[in-house]
Amino acid sequence: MSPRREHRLVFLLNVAQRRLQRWMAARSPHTGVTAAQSGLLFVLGQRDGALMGEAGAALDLGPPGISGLVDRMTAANLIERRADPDDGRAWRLWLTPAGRVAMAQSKAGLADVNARLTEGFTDAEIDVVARWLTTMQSRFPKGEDE
Amino acid sequence: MSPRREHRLVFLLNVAQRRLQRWMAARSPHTGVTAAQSGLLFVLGQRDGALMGEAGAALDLGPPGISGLVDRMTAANLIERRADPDDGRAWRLWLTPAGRVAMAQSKAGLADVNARLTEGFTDAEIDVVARWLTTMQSRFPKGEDE
DNA sequence: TCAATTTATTTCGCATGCGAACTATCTAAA
DNA sequence: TTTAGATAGTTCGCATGCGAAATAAATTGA
Repeated sequence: MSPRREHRLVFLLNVAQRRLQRWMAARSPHTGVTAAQSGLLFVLGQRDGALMGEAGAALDLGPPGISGLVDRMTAANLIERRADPDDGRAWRLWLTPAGRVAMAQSKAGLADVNARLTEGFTDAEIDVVARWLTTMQSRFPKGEDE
Repeated sequence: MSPRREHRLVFLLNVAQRRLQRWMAARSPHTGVTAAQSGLLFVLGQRDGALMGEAGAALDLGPPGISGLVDRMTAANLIERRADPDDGRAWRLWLTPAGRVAMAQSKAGLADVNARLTEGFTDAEIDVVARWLTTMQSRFPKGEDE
């Protein structure tokens, strides 16, 4: 009857995310590429020329989120905004040469992160974690659905 | 040889955390109490009069983090800063009457959140998740330890 | 064709929280 | 006692990302 002792899941989730983000940022001080930024680099690595909205959807970011991220990465000369030739409202995002380099570096760094994220856990356990995290996405939806 | 398909754990963790945070904030628009703020309310509910540093440690926040949170919650009349009588550098945090009310409301809301965080998962699975999240704290430490 | 609506993106104000640098106070050592 | 740390908080500039509102271009319908 007592609530499962997982009251702390909210807190644990928050802390784990912040620790990981901070750690990743601290690991590329030379490049200045953060976790969020490397996310966009990856997306463009697979889909260069994506619309901002597409990139935002891939990263689960709303319009303001992707807009700001693109601003900062454009200022850092990692990506470029180019007008879509067919739609005057839309912009497509392209990696710059420097962005390509940063993308490759981030990719390499990710191997280390992945190792730390899985070390000491079996594949089955990691599957549980991944399933839980994925489930939380639908359980705490964007809209204000009940 | 292919990397475990958990490349996405970084991303999943990020998204899950943002979704949860957004959802919690959207659920108390009347009170305006956010997830971070309810965290401090809980801490003071158990340890009213805590030092800022103690509260920060309980929430895994550094000095700037707790300082800003306290600023906003003081402005919202949820808590009070009072000088420590024994240490001129230190401040102790106290719930206001409004803070006490908000704390009780947050506590009630947490039951719902907890249900959503665990529904569909066995106790054993939730234990794995909690252990994983906890492990990530030591695996991505605050200092720049390797 | 032309108004109404939808869609893509931006802008604004905000909350969160970090790292670095600063201030003020306390403590310990010479 | 005086001074050299250590400790508690604050402040600054920044990155992240949200909700609400605005802008501008495309689409749809009468």
